[in-house]
Amino acid sequence: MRLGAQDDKTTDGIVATLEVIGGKWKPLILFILLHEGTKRFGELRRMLPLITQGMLTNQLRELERDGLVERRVYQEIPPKVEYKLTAHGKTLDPVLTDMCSWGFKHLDFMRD
Amino acid sequence: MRLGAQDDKTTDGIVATLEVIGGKWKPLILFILLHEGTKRFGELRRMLPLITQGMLTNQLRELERDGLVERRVYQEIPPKVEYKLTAHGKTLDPVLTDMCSWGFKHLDFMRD
DNA sequence: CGGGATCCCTTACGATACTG
DNA sequence: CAGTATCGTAAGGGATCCCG
Repeated sequence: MRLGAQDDKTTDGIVATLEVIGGKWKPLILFILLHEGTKRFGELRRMLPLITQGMLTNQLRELERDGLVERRVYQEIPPKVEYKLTAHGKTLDPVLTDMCSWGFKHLDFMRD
Repeated sequence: MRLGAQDDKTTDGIVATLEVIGGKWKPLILFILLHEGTKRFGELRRMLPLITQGMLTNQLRELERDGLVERRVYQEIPPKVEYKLTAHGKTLDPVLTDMCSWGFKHLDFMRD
């Protein structure tokens, strides 16, 4: 993304982070995998009743492409696919936790 | 935003944070105001050569609505308007810093 | 100088149907 | 079971012109 400021460098990191976790369902998916470990596709789907299959696949693919999620396919009939965070994915924990707590403070702030 | 998981509560904070700083130019604007203090509209515009006036106004209005930025109008001819972070806006500092450093680690990670 | 109003385009998001 | 393919919609972002 071209931002055009003299010292893009400062915010390039934030932009990169946003591009990775900015998707509508991504924080939720990451949180689930972070706290519940390995999950099958169908399990994730059941935990996210409002997501469509297409979107779940899409978001998981992007998270995989970005190296945060590992996809493991078992060659069986019926198919079985498991998802879990990579080591790199787990390093997001403090960031997510920070954003989470600030967000709650913000919600409180806006209520007044 | 309705997400539909059983325990939305956990990620509501992150979603709230994303809604506040998720705009394309917002992290950049926040960073500038955070590190350079008060800025006039025209100054911000010059520091962001690629943004249009419309978008700058739009993003600043949303940041103001969300209580992060204070807008101060001087009743003069020609008009003069200054923007700066509110006390609440400044509390974003650690979050932005965290996201920034993780983003850089991520960029390094993806390079290999 | 610092906007507002309008129109347009791309992208993210989503519903539905079908498949190895 | 875990997807793909296709199509449609809504929102974010942007260009341009006008105004107090």
